[in-house]
Amino acid sequence: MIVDERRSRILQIAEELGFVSLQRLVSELGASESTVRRDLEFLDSSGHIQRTRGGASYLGDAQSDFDARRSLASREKQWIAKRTAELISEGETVLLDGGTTTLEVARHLTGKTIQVLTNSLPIASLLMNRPEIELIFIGGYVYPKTGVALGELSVDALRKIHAGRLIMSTGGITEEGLFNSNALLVETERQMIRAVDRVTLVADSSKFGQRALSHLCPLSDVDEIVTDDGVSSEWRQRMESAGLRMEIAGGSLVKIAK
Amino acid sequence: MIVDERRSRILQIAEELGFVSLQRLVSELGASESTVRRDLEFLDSSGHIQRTRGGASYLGDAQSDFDARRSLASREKQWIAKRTAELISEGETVLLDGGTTTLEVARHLTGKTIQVLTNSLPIASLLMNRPEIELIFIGGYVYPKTGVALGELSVDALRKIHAGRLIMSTGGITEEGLFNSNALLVETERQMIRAVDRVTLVADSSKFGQRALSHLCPLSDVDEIVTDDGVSSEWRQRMESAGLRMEIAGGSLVKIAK
DNA sequence: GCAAGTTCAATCATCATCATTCATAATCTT
DNA sequence: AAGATTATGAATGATGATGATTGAACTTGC
Repeated sequence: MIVDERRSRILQIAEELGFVSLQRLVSELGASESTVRRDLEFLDSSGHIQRTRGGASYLGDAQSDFDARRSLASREKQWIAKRTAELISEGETVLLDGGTTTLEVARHLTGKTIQVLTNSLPIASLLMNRPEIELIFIGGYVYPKTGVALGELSVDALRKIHAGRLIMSTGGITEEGLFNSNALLVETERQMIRAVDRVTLVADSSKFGQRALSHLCPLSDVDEIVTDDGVSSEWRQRMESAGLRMEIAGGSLVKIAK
Repeated sequence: MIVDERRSRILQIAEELGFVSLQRLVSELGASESTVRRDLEFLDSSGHIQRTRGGASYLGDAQSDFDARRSLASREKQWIAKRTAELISEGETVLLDGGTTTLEVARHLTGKTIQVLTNSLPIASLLMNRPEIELIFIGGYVYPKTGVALGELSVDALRKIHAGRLIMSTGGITEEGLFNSNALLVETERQMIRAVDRVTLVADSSKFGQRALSHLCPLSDVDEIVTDDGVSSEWRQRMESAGLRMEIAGGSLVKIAK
Protein backbone atom coordinates (compact mmCIF):
# COMPACT_ATOMS: atom_id res chain seq x y z
CA MET A 1 0.00 0.00 0.00
CA ILE A 2 1.07 3.58 -0.69
CA VAL A 3 2.40 5.38 2.32
CA ASP A 4 0.11 8.39 2.18
CA GLU A 5 -2.89 6.19 1.69
CA ARG A 6 -2.04 4.20 4.77
CA ARG A 7 -1.54 7.32 6.83
CA SER A 8 -4.84 8.70 5.67
CA ARG A 9 -6.52 5.51 6.74
CA ILE A 10 -4.89 5.72 10.13
CA LEU A 11 -6.27 9.22 10.55
CA GLN A 12 -9.65 8.07 9.39
CA ILE A 13 -9.73 5.22 11.87
CA ALA A 14 -8.40 7.43 14.64
CA GLU A 15 -11.01 10.05 13.95
CA GLU A 16 -13.74 7.49 14.03
CA LEU A 17 -12.73 5.91 17.30
CA GLY A 18 -10.99 8.72 19.11
CA PHE A 19 -8.31 6.27 20.14
CA VAL A 20 -6.69 3.33 18.32
CA SER A 21 -4.37 0.72 19.68
CA LEU A 22 -1.24 -0.03 17.74
CA GLN A 23 -2.20 -3.67 17.46
CA ARG A 24 -5.52 -2.84 15.94
CA LEU A 25 -3.89 -0.69 13.30
CA VAL A 26 -1.41 -3.44 12.54
CA SER A 27 -4.12 -5.97 11.89
CA GLU A 28 -6.42 -3.52 10.14
CA LEU A 29 -3.77 -2.19 7.79
CA GLY A 30 -1.78 -5.34 7.24
CA ALA A 31 1.46 -3.49 7.82
CA SER A 32 4.18 -4.39 10.24
CA GLU A 33 4.39 -3.03 13.73
CA SER A 34 7.49 -1.05 12.84
CA THR A 35 5.79 0.64 9.94
CA VAL A 36 2.74 1.59 11.95
CA ARG A 37 4.99 2.94 14.67
CA ARG A 38 6.77 5.08 12.13
CA ASP A 39 3.46 6.34 10.77
CA LEU A 40 2.25 7.22 14.23
CA GLU A 41 5.48 9.06 14.90
CA PHE A 42 5.03 11.02 11.70
CA LEU A 43 1.40 11.88 12.37
CA ASP A 44 2.26 12.87 15.90
CA SER A 45 5.03 15.23 14.88
CA SER A 46 2.82 16.74 12.23
CA GLY A 47 0.20 17.42 14.87
CA HIS A 48 -2.61 15.20 13.64
CA ILE A 49 -2.62 12.72 16.49
CA GLN A 50 -1.17 12.35 19.92
CA ARG A 51 0.89 9.26 20.52
CA THR A 52 0.33 7.45 23.75
CA ARG A 53 1.62 4.18 25.07
CA GLY A 54 0.01 1.36 23.13
CA GLY A 55 -1.55 3.48 20.45
CA ALA A 56 -2.58 7.01 19.61
CA SER A 57 -5.50 9.32 20.16
CA TYR A 58 -7.00 11.68 17.66
CA LEU A 59 -6.53 15.37 18.19
CA GLY A 60 -9.63 17.46 17.97
CA ASP A 61 -13.15 16.26 17.71
CA ALA A 62 -13.45 12.53 17.53
CA GLN A 63 -16.22 11.51 15.23
CA SER A 64 -17.73 9.33 17.93
CA ASP A 65 -18.48 12.53 19.76
CA PHE A 66 -19.90 14.02 16.66
CA ASP A 67 -22.13 11.08 15.91
CA ALA A 68 -23.12 10.92 19.52
CA ARG A 69 -24.17 14.50 19.34
CA ARG A 70 -26.15 13.78 16.26
CA SER A 71 -27.93 10.78 17.67
CA LEU A 72 -28.31 12.56 20.96
CA ALA A 73 -30.32 15.02 19.00
CA SER A 74 -33.52 13.39 20.07
CA ARG A 75 -36.39 12.72 17.78
CA GLU A 76 -38.05 15.79 19.17
CA LYS A 77 -35.14 17.97 18.16
CA GLN A 78 -35.10 16.45 14.70
CA TRP A 79 -38.78 17.17 14.24
CA ILE A 80 -38.38 20.70 15.49
CA ALA A 81 -35.42 21.25 13.19
CA LYS A 82 -37.19 19.93 10.15
CA ARG A 83 -40.30 21.98 10.75
CA THR A 84 -38.25 25.09 11.37
CA ALA A 85 -36.29 24.63 8.17
CA GLU A 86 -39.58 24.35 6.29
CA LEU A 87 -40.50 27.81 7.49
CA ILE A 88 -37.55 29.25 5.64
CA SER A 89 -38.03 30.05 1.99
CA GLU A 90 -35.56 30.52 -0.83
CA GLY A 91 -33.71 33.78 -0.88
CA GLU A 92 -34.20 34.56 2.79
CA THR A 93 -31.51 35.90 5.07
CA VAL A 94 -31.38 33.87 8.25
CA LEU A 95 -29.45 34.53 11.42
CA LEU A 96 -28.68 31.27 13.21
CA ASP A 97 -27.92 31.20 16.91
CA GLY A 98 -25.65 28.54 18.39
CA GLY A 99 -27.00 25.38 20.02
CA THR A 100 -27.70 21.75 19.30
CA THR A 101 -31.18 22.35 17.95
CA THR A 102 -30.11 25.15 15.66
CA LEU A 103 -27.29 22.91 14.41
CA GLU A 104 -29.94 20.39 13.39
CA VAL A 105 -31.84 23.18 11.66
CA ALA A 106 -28.68 24.03 9.71
CA ARG A 107 -28.47 20.42 8.56
CA HIS A 108 -31.90 20.79 7.01
CA LEU A 109 -31.05 24.04 5.27
CA THR A 110 -28.73 22.50 2.73
CA GLY A 111 -30.08 22.72 -0.76
CA LYS A 112 -31.83 26.04 -0.23
CA THR A 113 -30.38 29.12 -1.84
CA ILE A 114 -30.22 31.38 1.16
CA GLN A 115 -27.96 33.66 3.09
CA VAL A 116 -26.96 32.38 6.51
CA LEU A 117 -25.41 34.42 9.29
CA THR A 118 -24.23 32.62 12.39
CA ASN A 119 -21.92 32.89 15.36
CA SER A 120 -21.65 29.11 15.72
CA LEU A 121 -18.47 27.45 14.57
CA PRO A 122 -20.05 23.98 14.18
CA ILE A 123 -22.81 25.42 12.01
CA ALA A 124 -20.33 27.39 9.91
CA SER A 125 -18.14 24.32 9.40
CA LEU A 126 -21.19 22.41 8.31
CA LEU A 127 -22.30 24.97 5.74
CA MET A 128 -18.88 26.12 4.59
CA ASN A 129 -18.63 23.96 1.51
CA ARG A 130 -22.20 24.41 0.36
CA PRO A 131 -22.07 26.60 -2.74
CA GLU A 132 -25.80 27.34 -2.60
CA ILE A 133 -25.47 28.97 0.81
CA GLU A 134 -23.86 32.34 1.27
CA LEU A 135 -22.30 32.23 4.68
CA ILE A 136 -21.40 35.11 6.96
CA PHE A 137 -19.76 34.44 10.25
CA ILE A 138 -20.24 36.65 13.27
CA GLY A 139 -16.84 36.67 14.95
CA GLY A 140 -15.85 37.13 18.55
CA TYR A 141 -14.42 35.30 21.51
CA VAL A 142 -15.06 31.61 20.85
CA TYR A 143 -16.58 29.98 23.87
CA PRO A 144 -14.92 26.61 24.42
CA LYS A 145 -16.91 23.41 24.00
CA THR A 146 -19.92 25.00 22.35
CA GLY A 147 -17.85 26.83 19.71
CA VAL A 148 -20.05 29.92 19.76
CA ALA A 149 -18.62 33.39 19.24
CA LEU A 150 -19.57 35.87 21.95
CA GLY A 151 -18.59 39.15 23.53
CA GLU A 152 -17.94 42.66 22.42
CA LEU A 153 -16.67 41.80 18.94
CA SER A 154 -19.78 39.75 18.24
CA VAL A 155 -22.11 42.45 19.48
CA ASP A 156 -20.31 45.04 17.37
CA ALA A 157 -20.56 42.86 14.29
CA LEU A 158 -24.24 42.25 14.92
CA ARG A 159 -24.85 45.98 15.10
CA LYS A 160 -23.77 46.22 11.49
CA ILE A 161 -25.91 43.50 10.02
CA HIS A 162 -29.56 42.83 9.41
CA ALA A 163 -31.49 39.67 8.67
CA GLY A 164 -35.07 38.71 7.98
CA ARG A 165 -35.27 36.03 10.57
CA LEU A 166 -33.48 34.82 13.68
CA ILE A 167 -33.51 31.16 14.64
CA MET A 168 -32.74 31.25 18.32
CA SER A 169 -32.29 28.67 21.02
CA THR A 170 -32.71 29.22 24.72
CA GLY A 171 -32.07 27.73 28.14
CA GLY A 172 -35.58 28.18 29.43
CA ILE A 173 -38.95 29.85 28.88
CA THR A 174 -41.37 31.25 31.45
CA GLU A 175 -44.10 33.84 31.25
CA GLU A 176 -41.45 36.41 32.07
CA GLY A 177 -39.62 35.57 28.89
CA LEU A 178 -36.52 33.68 27.84
CA PHE A 179 -33.49 32.73 29.93
CA ASN A 180 -29.99 31.55 29.36
CA SER A 181 -27.16 30.50 31.60
CA ASN A 182 -24.37 32.73 30.43
CA ALA A 183 -24.23 36.49 30.68
CA LEU A 184 -22.00 36.91 27.64
CA LEU A 185 -24.32 34.73 25.62
CA VAL A 186 -27.35 36.69 26.67
CA GLU A 187 -25.70 39.95 25.70
CA THR A 188 -24.97 38.60 22.24
CA GLU A 189 -28.42 37.13 21.75
CA ARG A 190 -30.06 40.40 22.72
CA GLN A 191 -28.19 42.11 19.92
CA MET A 192 -29.26 39.35 17.56
CA ILE A 193 -32.87 40.08 18.33
CA ARG A 194 -32.35 43.74 17.49
CA ALA A 195 -30.79 42.81 14.16
CA VAL A 196 -33.76 40.94 12.70
CA ASP A 197 -37.36 41.47 11.65
CA ARG A 198 -38.73 38.22 12.98
CA VAL A 199 -37.65 35.98 15.85
CA THR A 200 -38.28 32.24 15.65
CA LEU A 201 -37.49 30.34 18.79
CA VAL A 202 -36.64 26.66 18.67
CA ALA A 203 -37.15 24.93 22.01
CA ASP A 204 -38.09 21.40 22.91
CA SER A 205 -40.99 21.06 25.31
CA SER A 206 -38.76 20.47 28.34
CA LYS A 207 -37.68 24.09 28.22
CA PHE A 208 -41.08 25.46 29.22
CA GLY A 209 -41.15 26.52 32.82
CA GLN A 210 -37.36 26.46 33.12
CA ARG A 211 -35.58 29.51 34.47
CA ALA A 212 -31.86 30.10 34.13
CA LEU A 213 -29.33 32.56 35.47
CA SER A 214 -29.79 35.46 33.13
CA HIS A 215 -32.99 36.91 31.78
CA LEU A 216 -32.65 37.27 28.03
CA CYS A 217 -35.76 39.01 26.79
CA PRO A 218 -39.52 39.27 27.33
CA LEU A 219 -41.91 37.07 25.39
CA SER A 220 -42.99 40.05 23.32
CA ASP A 221 -39.64 40.00 21.54
CA VAL A 222 -40.40 36.56 20.11
CA ASP A 223 -42.70 36.06 17.12
CA GLU A 224 -43.06 32.30 16.98
CA ILE A 225 -41.96 29.18 18.76
CA VAL A 226 -41.30 25.81 17.15
CA THR A 227 -41.52 23.03 19.69
CA ASP A 228 -42.51 19.38 19.95
CA ASP A 229 -45.87 17.93 20.83
CA GLY A 230 -44.85 17.26 24.41
CA VAL A 231 -45.77 20.80 25.38
CA SER A 232 -48.79 21.07 27.67
CA SER A 233 -51.90 22.81 26.40
CA GLU A 234 -51.52 25.07 29.38
CA TRP A 235 -48.20 26.46 28.16
CA ARG A 236 -49.47 26.54 24.67
CA GLN A 237 -52.33 28.78 25.68
CA ARG A 238 -50.09 31.03 27.72
CA MET A 239 -47.80 31.54 24.78
CA GLU A 240 -50.60 32.15 22.35
CA SER A 241 -52.29 34.62 24.61
CA ALA A 242 -48.97 36.45 24.76
CA GLY A 243 -49.31 36.86 21.01
CA LEU A 244 -46.88 34.16 19.93
CA ARG A 245 -47.55 31.74 17.14
CA MET A 246 -46.95 28.14 18.26
CA GLU A 247 -45.69 25.67 15.71
CA ILE A 248 -45.93 22.11 17.01
CA ALA A 249 -43.65 19.63 15.27
CA GLY A 250 -45.00 16.16 15.75
CA GLY A 251 -44.48 12.55 14.80
CA SER A 252 -46.59 12.85 11.68
CA LEU A 253 -43.41 13.06 9.71
CA VAL A 254 -41.77 10.64 7.38
CA LYS A 255 -40.03 7.93 9.29
CA ILE A 256 -36.30 8.41 9.50
CA ALA A 257 -34.47 5.72 7.61
CA LYS A 258 -32.73 3.29 9.89
CA MET B 1 -0.45 6.87 -28.22
CA ILE B 2 -0.33 10.62 -28.40
CA VAL B 3 1.28 12.39 -25.49
CA ASP B 4 -1.62 14.66 -24.66
CA GLU B 5 -4.08 11.85 -24.97
CA ARG B 6 -2.17 9.75 -22.49
CA ARG B 7 -1.85 12.60 -20.07
CA SER B 8 -5.50 13.44 -20.17
CA ARG B 9 -6.29 9.81 -19.54
CA ILE B 10 -4.06 9.93 -16.52
CA LEU B 11 -5.97 12.95 -15.28
CA GLN B 12 -9.23 11.18 -15.97
CA ILE B 13 -8.21 8.12 -13.99
CA ALA B 14 -6.76 10.22 -11.20
CA GLU B 15 -9.91 12.29 -10.94
CA GLU B 16 -12.06 9.21 -10.77
CA LEU B 17 -10.07 7.51 -8.06
CA GLY B 18 -8.65 10.49 -6.25
CA PHE B 19 -5.40 8.61 -6.11
CA VAL B 20 -3.57 6.32 -8.55
CA SER B 21 -0.52 4.22 -8.06
CA LEU B 22 2.20 4.41 -10.65
CA GLN B 23 2.02 0.69 -11.28
CA ARG B 24 -1.64 0.87 -12.04
CA LEU B 25 -1.10 3.60 -14.58
CA VAL B 26 1.68 1.61 -16.21
CA SER B 27 -0.53 -1.42 -16.73
CA GLU B 28 -3.59 0.61 -17.64
CA LEU B 29 -1.86 2.75 -20.22
CA GLY B 30 0.59 0.25 -21.59
CA ALA B 31 3.40 2.75 -21.36
CA SER B 32 6.70 2.23 -19.66
CA GLU B 33 7.35 3.22 -16.12
CA SER B 34 9.71 5.98 -17.22
CA THR B 35 7.13 7.54 -19.45
CA VAL B 36 4.46 7.52 -16.81
CA ARG B 37 6.90 9.05 -14.37
CA ARG B 38 7.61 11.83 -16.80
CA ASP B 39 3.92 12.41 -17.32
CA LEU B 40 3.34 12.58 -13.61
CA GLU B 41 6.19 15.01 -13.23
CA PHE B 42 4.69 17.21 -15.92
CA LEU B 43 1.19 17.10 -14.48
CA ASP B 44 2.54 17.84 -11.06
CA SER B 45 4.50 20.88 -12.09
CA SER B 46 1.53 22.13 -14.04
CA GLY B 47 -0.55 21.84 -10.92
CA HIS B 48 -3.09 19.23 -11.95
CA ILE B 49 -1.96 16.48 -9.66
CA GLN B 50 0.21 16.06 -6.64
CA ARG B 51 2.93 13.49 -6.93
CA THR B 52 3.56 11.34 -3.95
CA ARG B 53 5.76 8.35 -3.47
CA GLY B 54 4.26 5.45 -5.39
CA GLY B 55 1.74 7.41 -7.37
CA ALA B 56 -0.14 10.68 -7.49
CA SER B 57 -3.31 12.21 -6.16
CA TYR B 58 -5.70 14.40 -8.06
CA LEU B 59 -5.80 18.06 -7.20
CA GLY B 60 -8.58 19.38 -9.40
CA ASP B 61 -10.92 21.08 -7.00
CA ALA B 62 -9.54 19.07 -4.18
CA GLN B 63 -8.48 22.37 -2.72
CA SER B 64 -11.76 21.81 -0.96
CA ASP B 65 -9.90 18.99 0.67
CA PHE B 66 -9.36 21.79 3.09
CA ASP B 67 -10.78 19.30 5.47
CA ALA B 68 -8.79 20.42 8.45
CA ARG B 69 -8.77 17.00 9.95
CA ARG B 70 -7.38 14.60 7.43
CA SER B 71 -5.35 16.60 4.99
CA LEU B 72 -1.67 15.77 4.78
CA ALA B 73 0.54 18.66 3.78
CA SER B 74 3.73 18.43 1.80
CA ARG B 75 6.98 18.04 3.63
CA GLU B 76 8.08 21.56 2.83
CA LYS B 77 4.93 22.97 4.37
CA GLN B 78 5.35 20.79 7.41
CA TRP B 79 8.88 22.00 7.94
CA ILE B 80 7.91 25.61 7.52
CA ALA B 81 4.99 25.16 9.87
CA LYS B 82 7.07 23.51 12.55
CA ARG B 83 9.76 26.13 12.45
CA THR B 84 7.21 28.93 12.52
CA ALA B 85 5.48 27.46 15.53
CA GLU B 86 8.80 27.35 17.32
CA LEU B 87 9.08 31.10 16.95
CA ILE B 88 5.98 31.58 19.04
CA SER B 89 6.41 31.65 22.79
CA GLU B 90 3.99 31.06 25.62
CA GLY B 91 1.58 33.85 26.40
CA GLU B 92 1.82 35.47 22.98
CA THR B 93 -1.12 36.80 21.05
CA VAL B 94 -1.00 35.53 17.48
CA LEU B 95 -3.10 36.53 14.51
CA LEU B 96 -3.34 33.68 12.02
CA ASP B 97 -4.17 34.29 8.39
CA GLY B 98 -5.98 31.66 6.30
CA GLY B 99 -4.16 29.21 4.04
CA THR B 100 -2.85 25.68 3.97
CA THR B 101 0.52 26.53 5.48
CA THR B 102 -0.95 28.56 8.30
CA LEU B 103 -3.31 25.65 8.98
CA GLU B 104 -0.27 23.47 9.52
CA VAL B 105 1.19 26.09 11.79
CA ALA B 106 -2.00 25.98 13.83
CA ARG B 107 -1.59 22.25 14.22
CA HIS B 108 1.76 22.82 15.85
CA LEU B 109 0.45 25.42 18.25
CA THR B 110 -1.48 22.97 20.36
CA GLY B 111 -0.07 22.69 23.84
CA LYS B 112 1.03 26.29 24.04
CA THR B 113 -0.89 28.64 26.28
CA ILE B 114 -1.52 31.41 23.83
CA GLN B 115 -4.22 33.61 22.42
CA VAL B 116 -5.07 32.95 18.79
CA LEU B 117 -7.02 35.25 16.51
CA THR B 118 -7.96 34.01 13.07
CA ASN B 119 -10.33 34.53 10.17
CA SER B 120 -9.95 30.95 8.98
CA LEU B 121 -12.77 28.53 9.65
CA PRO B 122 -10.62 25.40 9.32
CA ILE B 123 -8.10 26.78 11.79
CA ALA B 124 -10.83 27.76 14.21
CA SER B 125 -12.42 24.32 14.01
CA LEU B 126 -9.07 22.78 14.71
CA LEU B 127 -8.33 24.88 17.78
CA MET B 128 -11.87 25.17 19.10
CA ASN B 129 -11.65 22.40 21.64
CA ARG B 130 -8.19 23.14 22.95
CA PRO B 131 -8.61 24.54 26.45
CA GLU B 132 -5.09 25.98 26.54
CA ILE B 133 -5.78 28.20 23.56
CA GLU B 134 -7.98 31.24 23.82
CA LEU B 135 -9.59 31.60 20.45
CA ILE B 136 -11.04 34.70 18.86
CA PHE B 137 -12.62 34.51 15.44
CA ILE B 138 -12.58 37.38 13.01
CA GLY B 139 -15.96 37.18 11.33
CA GLY B 140 -17.10 38.24 7.89
CA TYR B 141 -18.21 36.89 4.57
CA VAL B 142 -16.95 33.33 4.41
CA TYR B 143 -15.20 32.69 1.12
CA PRO B 144 -16.23 29.29 -0.24
CA LYS B 145 -13.69 26.47 -0.51
CA THR B 146 -11.02 28.12 1.58
CA GLY B 147 -13.30 28.97 4.50
CA VAL B 148 -11.71 32.33 5.16
CA ALA B 149 -13.72 35.29 6.43
CA LEU B 150 -13.28 38.44 4.38
CA GLY B 151 -14.83 41.75 3.57
CA GLU B 152 -16.06 44.76 5.42
CA LEU B 153 -17.10 42.93 8.57
CA SER B 154 -13.66 41.36 8.86
CA VAL B 155 -11.87 44.63 8.31
CA ASP B 156 -14.04 46.32 10.92
CA ALA B 157 -13.35 43.57 13.42
CA LEU B 158 -9.63 43.77 12.72
CA ARG B 159 -9.68 47.50 13.41
CA LYS B 160 -10.68 46.73 16.97
CA ILE B 161 -8.07 44.16 17.82
CA HIS B 162 -4.34 44.03 18.32
CA ALA B 163 -1.86 41.17 18.37
CA GLY B 164 1.85 40.75 18.87
CA ARG B 165 2.43 38.77 15.74
CA LEU B 166 0.78 37.99 12.43
CA ILE B 167 1.42 34.70 10.67
CA MET B 168 0.55 35.47 7.09
CA SER B 169 0.45 33.52 3.86
CA THR B 170 0.70 34.94 0.37
CA GLY B 171 0.22 34.16 -3.28
CA GLY B 172 3.60 35.44 -4.41
CA ILE B 173 6.65 37.50 -3.48
CA THR B 174 8.72 39.81 -5.65
CA GLU B 175 11.00 42.74 -4.86
CA GLU B 176 7.95 44.93 -5.12
CA GLY B 177 6.36 43.14 -2.21
CA LEU B 178 3.65 40.60 -1.60
CA PHE B 179 0.79 39.61 -3.89
CA ASN B 180 -2.45 37.76 -3.63
CA SER B 181 -5.09 36.79 -6.10
CA ASN B 182 -8.20 38.16 -4.51
CA ALA B 183 -8.98 41.82 -3.89
CA LEU B 184 -11.18 41.14 -0.88
CA LEU B 185 -8.47 39.00 0.63
CA VAL B 186 -5.84 41.66 0.08
CA GLU B 187 -7.98 44.25 1.76
CA THR B 188 -8.43 42.04 4.80
CA GLU B 189 -4.77 41.13 5.00
CA ARG B 190 -3.74 44.76 4.83
CA GLN B 191 -5.80 45.47 7.89
CA MET B 192 -4.22 42.47 9.58
CA ILE B 193 -0.80 43.97 9.06
CA ARG B 194 -1.93 47.19 10.69
CA ALA B 195 -3.24 45.28 13.69
CA VAL B 196 0.04 43.67 14.74
CA ASP B 197 3.55 44.58 15.93
CA ARG B 198 5.40 41.99 13.93
CA VAL B 199 4.66 40.29 10.61
CA THR B 200 5.91 36.76 9.98
CA LEU B 201 5.37 35.48 6.47
CA VAL B 202 5.15 31.76 5.74
CA ALA B 203 5.81 30.93 2.09
CA ASP B 204 7.28 27.91 0.40
CA SER B 205 10.12 28.62 -1.97
CA SER B 206 7.98 28.35 -5.10
CA LYS B 207 6.32 31.64 -4.15
CA PHE B 208 9.41 33.71 -4.78
CA GLY B 209 9.25 35.56 -8.06
CA GLN B 210 5.53 34.92 -8.42
CA ARG B 211 3.26 37.84 -9.05
CA ALA B 212 -0.47 37.76 -8.66
CA LEU B 213 -3.39 39.99 -9.41
CA SER B 214 -3.40 42.30 -6.44
CA HIS B 215 -0.45 43.94 -4.77
CA LEU B 216 -0.76 43.37 -1.05
CA CYS B 217 2.05 45.30 0.60
CA PRO B 218 5.71 46.30 0.18
CA LEU B 219 8.47 44.15 1.61
CA SER B 220 9.08 46.73 4.31
CA ASP B 221 5.82 45.71 5.98
CA VAL B 222 7.19 42.22 6.62
CA ASP B 223 9.61 41.46 9.44
CA GLU B 224 10.60 37.89 8.72
CA ILE B 225 9.97 35.09 6.26
CA VAL B 226 9.92 31.40 7.04
CA THR B 227 10.50 29.31 3.93
CA ASP B 228 12.06 26.03 2.85
CA ASP B 229 15.60 25.52 1.65
CA GLY B 230 14.56 25.44 -2.00
CA VAL B 231 14.86 29.19 -2.13
CA SER B 232 17.73 30.47 -4.26
CA SER B 233 20.57 32.36 -2.60
CA GLU B 234 19.73 35.15 -4.99
CA TRP B 235 16.26 35.64 -3.53
CA ARG B 236 17.61 35.13 -0.09
CA GLN B 237 20.05 37.98 -0.53
CA ARG B 238 17.43 40.23 -2.03
CA MET B 239 15.17 39.67 0.94
CA GLU B 240 17.93 40.17 3.48
CA SER B 241 19.14 43.33 1.86
CA ALA B 242 15.55 44.56 2.08
CA GLY B 243 15.92 44.19 5.84
CA LEU B 244 13.96 40.95 6.27
CA ARG B 245 15.09 38.11 8.45
CA MET B 246 15.05 34.82 6.53
CA GLU B 247 14.32 31.63 8.41
CA ILE B 248 15.10 28.54 6.35
CA ALA B 249 13.36 25.35 7.45
CA GLY B 250 14.57 21.79 6.95
CA GLY B 251 15.05 19.29 4.15
CA SER B 252 16.35 19.49 0.62
CA LEU B 253 13.99 18.23 -2.06
CA VAL B 254 12.00 20.87 -3.82
CA LYS B 255 10.34 20.57 -7.16
CA ILE B 256 11.30 23.18 -9.69
CA ALA B 257 8.21 24.68 -11.21
CA LYS B 258 8.09 24.73 -14.96
C1' DG C 1 10.17 -4.03 45.34
C1' DC C 2 10.64 -7.69 42.11
C1' DA C 3 9.61 -10.50 38.17
C1' DA C 4 6.99 -11.25 33.98
C1' DG C 5 5.09 -9.25 30.25
C1' DT C 6 4.46 -5.06 27.12
C1' DT C 7 5.71 -1.43 24.57
C1' DC C 8 9.24 1.21 22.68
C1' DA C 9 13.39 3.28 19.98
C1' DA C 10 17.33 2.01 17.37
C1' DT C 11 19.53 -0.65 13.97
C1' DC C 12 20.13 -3.32 9.79
C1' DA C 13 19.31 -5.98 5.65
C1' DT C 14 16.08 -6.03 1.99
C1' DC C 15 13.04 -4.24 -1.24
C1' DA C 16 10.51 -0.49 -3.78
C1' DT C 17 10.60 3.81 -5.74
C1' DC C 18 12.96 7.58 -7.70
C1' DA C 19 15.98 10.82 -10.70
C1' DT C 20 19.37 10.52 -14.11
C1' DT C 21 21.49 9.01 -18.14
C1' DC C 22 21.81 7.21 -22.69
C1' DA C 23 20.62 5.03 -26.93
C1' DT C 24 16.86 4.54 -29.98
C1' DA C 25 12.45 5.69 -32.10
C1' DA C 26 9.06 9.02 -33.39
C1' DT C 27 7.92 13.57 -34.84
C1' DC C 28 8.63 18.06 -36.56
C1' DT C 29 11.29 21.56 -39.81
C1' DT C 30 13.15 23.02 -43.75
C1' DA D 1 14.55 13.47 -47.58
C1' DA D 2 18.04 15.16 -44.26
C1' DG D 3 18.69 17.27 -40.04
C1' DA D 4 16.95 18.81 -35.71
C1' DT D 5 14.00 18.17 -31.95
C1' DT D 6 11.38 15.61 -28.83
C1' DA D 7 9.47 11.33 -26.76
C1' DT D 8 10.36 6.79 -25.25
C1' DG D 9 12.08 2.72 -22.71
C1' DA D 10 15.73 0.39 -20.46
C1' DA D 11 19.67 0.58 -17.18
C1' DT D 12 21.97 2.54 -13.22
C1' DG D 13 22.98 4.18 -8.74
C1' DA D 14 20.80 6.93 -5.00
C1' DT D 15 17.25 7.54 -1.78
C1' DG D 16 13.36 6.16 0.87
C1' DA D 17 10.34 2.61 2.98
C1' DT D 18 9.68 -1.80 5.15
C1' DG D 19 9.84 -5.60 8.43
C1' DA D 20 12.53 -8.30 11.66
C1' DT D 21 15.52 -8.13 15.64
C1' DT D 22 17.54 -6.46 19.74
C1' DG D 23 18.01 -4.48 24.25
C1' DA D 24 16.18 -0.68 26.95
C1' DA D 25 12.18 1.56 29.23
C1' DC D 26 7.97 1.00 31.06
C1' DT D 27 3.49 -1.46 33.29
C1' DT D 28 1.34 -4.69 35.67
C1' DG D 29 0.48 -8.08 39.14
C1' DC D 30 1.90 -9.97 43.16
